[in-house]
Amino acid sequence: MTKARTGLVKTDKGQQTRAAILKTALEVFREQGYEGATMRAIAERAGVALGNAYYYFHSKEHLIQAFYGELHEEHLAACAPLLDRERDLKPRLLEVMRAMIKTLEPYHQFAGKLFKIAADPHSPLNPFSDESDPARRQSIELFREVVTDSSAGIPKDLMSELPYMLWLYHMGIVLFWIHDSSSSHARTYRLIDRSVQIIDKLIRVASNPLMSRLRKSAIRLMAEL
Amino acid sequence: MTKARTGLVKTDKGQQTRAAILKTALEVFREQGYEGATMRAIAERAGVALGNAYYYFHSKEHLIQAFYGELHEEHLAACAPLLDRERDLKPRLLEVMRAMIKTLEPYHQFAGKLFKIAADPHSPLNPFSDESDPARRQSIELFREVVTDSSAGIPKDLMSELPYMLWLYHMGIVLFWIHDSSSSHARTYRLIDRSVQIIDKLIRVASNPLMSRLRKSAIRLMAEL
DNA sequence: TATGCGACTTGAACGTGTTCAAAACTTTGC
DNA sequence: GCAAAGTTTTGAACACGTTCAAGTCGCATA
Repeated sequence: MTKARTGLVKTDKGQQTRAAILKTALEVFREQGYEGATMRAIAERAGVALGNAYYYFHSKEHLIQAFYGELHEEHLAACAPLLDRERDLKPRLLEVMRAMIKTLEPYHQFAGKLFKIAADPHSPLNPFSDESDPARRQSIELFREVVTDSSAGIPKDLMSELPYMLWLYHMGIVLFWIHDSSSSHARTYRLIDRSVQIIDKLIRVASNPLMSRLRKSAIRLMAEL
Repeated sequence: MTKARTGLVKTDKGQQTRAAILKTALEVFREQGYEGATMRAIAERAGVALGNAYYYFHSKEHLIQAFYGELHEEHLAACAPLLDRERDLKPRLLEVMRAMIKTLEPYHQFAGKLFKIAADPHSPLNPFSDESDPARRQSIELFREVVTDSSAGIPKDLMSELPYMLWLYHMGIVLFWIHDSSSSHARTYRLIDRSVQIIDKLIRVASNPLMSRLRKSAIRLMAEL
């Protein structure tokens, strides 16, 4: 995960510098928000020159992409215990979604800026872009794990598209959360509870052999998008 | 619509200057894209000092908000003829959606940037923000016109929420269009054709008295979001 | 006509993200 | 051990969005 997306880390020392900059950046982001965290501030606090930060991260946005990676790791770690233990689909999905929001929590105030950047179709941070393909794959992979390792009997055709659908769903939840100003994001958690319930039911219904035709047409529509 | 959102136009001369800056900005935006169109370039081409542009538009983003206004006017003008003539809901909605994409067409290359800015929950351009409330209202108003002046017999409770739902739907289409790189945005037009068809059917079904309970619960869910 | 006031206009200055040529350091080949 | 090649680090410089103190203009009132 800590791979050199910038492709410019050949030395052990370089690796360390890169890590130091990233670590400092996360701190400053958390403390000052997105605009408050100037590249100069980050570089200074990390004890390197301004230009050096740009040697390891092409832009401020790329710094954020690395930040995403860290978040994903954290999210994985938070989910892992339950995913190892629980086999029922609904609680698995519920846990993944809740853990995600909890992981994101400290960054809510500037998650909006993140989203803003990610929303730009030309930005490397756009979740649909080629450049963030690895991050997206990893994320989808998590949802694949959620469904494949569950005890639910899900038909093959659905199984192949379901992780992507759930990934889209989780993007929607994040979008909601970003705009959710209720205390402790109670509304987001409520939305998660309800929507997971609905999704669980939908999957059961769609898995019914009688539903194969409807399921197929829905999957075809999905595939086109 | 050409109201002074910045609140600083009291003279006829001021009005003219403001209009000149806006007009020039649109040109430069179309020619150079969002980042290419620097405030300096706009000001220079408009024959005013840099600071003067900021006298009339608090920021580059506010300039874009005014730009939205212009687009909306254009869109309205494009729809009007058919809306005056046609009373059937499906072609009305279809025309509104197609005309929107056609109006947006010249700006596709930098519509992404627009969207990026608009996506920031803290930006005044965010379609959900207070500041863009008037623009949003106007837009929703258009959809209200689409349904109220149609010949479809739509129940009251649905009628009150439907314009907002359609507005959300149209936001989704725009989002798709921004990412649509197919030639002439054929995929977007196809999506519009299909989704309008589905929506039309859904409205018919939901308007059936037998469906009032399901309809009510769906409307309640909408209202909560 | 002179004077004052408010609307408009100016451009220098600030802080930002980003670039880049050059310096400093490290490794490699001999 | 030393030069060359590669890697990392530096900080000055650039263009941009934005701010602001100071200036100009038009016009109503004395």
